Amino acid sequence: MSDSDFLTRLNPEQREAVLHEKGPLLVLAGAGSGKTRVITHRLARLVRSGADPRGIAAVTFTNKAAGEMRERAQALAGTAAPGFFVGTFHSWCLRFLRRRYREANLPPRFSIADSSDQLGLVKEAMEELGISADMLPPNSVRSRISQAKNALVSAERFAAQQTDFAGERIAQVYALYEKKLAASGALDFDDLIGRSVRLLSSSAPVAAEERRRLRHLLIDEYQDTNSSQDALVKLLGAESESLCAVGDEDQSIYRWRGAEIEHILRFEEDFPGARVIALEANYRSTARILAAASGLVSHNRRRREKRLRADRGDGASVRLWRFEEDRTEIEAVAREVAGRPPGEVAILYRTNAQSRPFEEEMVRRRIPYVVVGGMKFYERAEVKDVLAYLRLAARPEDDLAFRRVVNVPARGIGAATLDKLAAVVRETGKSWWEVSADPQGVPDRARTALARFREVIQDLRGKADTWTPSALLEHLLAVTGYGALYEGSEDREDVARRENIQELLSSAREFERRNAEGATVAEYLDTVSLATNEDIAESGGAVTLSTLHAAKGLEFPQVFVVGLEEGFLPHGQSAEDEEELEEERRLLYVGMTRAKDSLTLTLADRRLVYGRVEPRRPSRFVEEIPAQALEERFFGRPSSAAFSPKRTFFPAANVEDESQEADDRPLRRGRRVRHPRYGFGVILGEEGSGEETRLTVYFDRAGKKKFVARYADLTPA
DNA sequence: CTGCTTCACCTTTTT
DNA sequence: GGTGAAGCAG
Repeated sequence: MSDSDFLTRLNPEQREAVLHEKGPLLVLAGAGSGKTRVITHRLARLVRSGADPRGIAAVTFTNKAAGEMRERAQALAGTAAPGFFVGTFHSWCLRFLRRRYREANLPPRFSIADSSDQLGLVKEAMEELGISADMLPPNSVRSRISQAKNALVSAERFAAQQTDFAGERIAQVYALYEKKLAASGALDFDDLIGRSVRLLSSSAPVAAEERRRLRHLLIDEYQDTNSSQDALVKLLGAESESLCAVGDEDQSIYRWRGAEIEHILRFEEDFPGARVIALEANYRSTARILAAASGLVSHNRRRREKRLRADRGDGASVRLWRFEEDRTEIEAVAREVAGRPPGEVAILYRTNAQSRPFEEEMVRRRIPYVVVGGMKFYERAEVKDVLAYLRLAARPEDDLAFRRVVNVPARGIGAATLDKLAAVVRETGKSWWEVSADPQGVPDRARTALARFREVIQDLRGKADTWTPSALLEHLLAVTGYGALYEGSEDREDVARRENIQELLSSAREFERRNAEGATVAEYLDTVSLATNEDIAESGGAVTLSTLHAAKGLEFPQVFVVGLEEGFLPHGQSAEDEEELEEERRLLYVGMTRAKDSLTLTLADRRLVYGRVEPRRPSRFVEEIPAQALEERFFGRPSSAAFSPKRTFFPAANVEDESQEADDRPLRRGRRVRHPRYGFGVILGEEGSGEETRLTVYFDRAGKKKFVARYADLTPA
């Protein structure tokens, strides 16, 4: 592709952003405005115009986004091995800290603690401090610690800031947590950024050298940067030849993780003389979809005023479907989906738990689907266990890994033994590995078991630097006995575990194929430590089920946003605080703007929540969507006072079963009935026939009940 | 020490 | 409804 071809595929604003030469640049990229196109073209253009690729870094938030960006930029740059960095904040920092572990005062092969490791350490620390989990939920302590780290607040400073009892206790946990993490030679996710910032700001020579290396910096999703990431960008980008930040505050959805919308709103103050380019042409959605989404998000106060232009036709109205109960919602959505190419459809929801009924319905109808995010491969116990062995192979002093698998599979090293070791570890400050070499006061049986375990690990250690990851994995499955743990079992869970272990093996082989040179065990461990869900699931020919968060950056011809009710959207935890409410609104905005041709919003008046039927109210956001862009339908019989008479009325029977023939029995599906005790209700389903017939009835007040028709005192209403 | 059962708990979003 | 901790029998 020639340079002129390359640029003609861009609109004037995009072109300007791609060609911008020196100094800070902020690209305000509205939804669907070709953001990725700008970043990839900019990368390619830098390479084509002769910049040293090793001095270019593009930073994104997810591995998936990074992979996509790398591929597209490579193709555009026309080089097989481009040499520039494309990756997440965390992966950039990990490389940096590996390179600089001495200056950063870190152990040479430090490992990475994920959030469940974090939680484990928090629980342990709380127990040692005698803080009960009833008083302070460990998970909220973990998140407080994480927040502090994201804001670059150390344990000491955090302690100094606390005024109340709970705060002081959290500060104690924070301090002990840090101690334990350090003892285990591990960094948590937040540390990867925090320690990088600390090193860059405390060591002038290191900072100078890094700045000399990094000439061009691109940051994607700038609206989602937290304080430590923002600090990192400032440290690295302040003097670089070009610093290009791309983002859209309307799509900021990670406040709970420390993201601050201020960073993008304040960019021009932080980087004086910054050029600002707004991309306002939306190439993705039809005009009505865009109008609905824009109208909604305009209710937010903390944002720049902007006007997105639809580049496509008007399209169909946004459909708002309201149902009497969740069952009908799920069936109606599934039926609509059944008529489409599955790969073109996405069903989006607020919380992971909402996916299940849709999954079941997809299975029932044999519609292929993928769940994005859902259960995370690398967080499954068996995967973590196997990787813990691999970590021990790389560094036996890895306390977290040691404790995870020292007795998995069971080898007779029980709680009593581990308590004794733990005490010695605490007193001496040595690692578990060291302490286990000469365990004091431990019965002979456990002693021999420990010795045997150590032999196994030592064997692995001897191979870790020379063997390939997959070979070592296979070997360790054999010698640790872990491979045999789930062998020969027909149990569904065990079969799944075996498959996951196989999957891990093939992912290791895949890693080796992709990195012919650097496919060491250590490199592999780094990669999997930062890998999360997405890298596994590939859609294509399947309906996508996803949380609103995980859908960011994706697009689909047809989108359903389901469960648009108070409690879900805004989420119950986020309905109070004004800022959180704005974030919930943005979340819906992000979901709506994923749709290209068709967007359907659904809600139900009654829903099964935690196993109980609960009355639901429509989300307040529904009212904020401009009515002209909406086409409302009500499926079923109105049950609440909130029912608006204007709305189109569709009897429930319509959604229940499309293929039912004319049928005038008084007690059939969809009919209103009356029960002396439960009052009025509607028949949801029939099972069996004749005298055996059983009816499921949903009562307005009493919820779902089942009856044998012959005995139940049901009368048509 | 192990493996099973039961019970109480909590339920937002993720690198 | 699912998970993790606690309790109990072998």
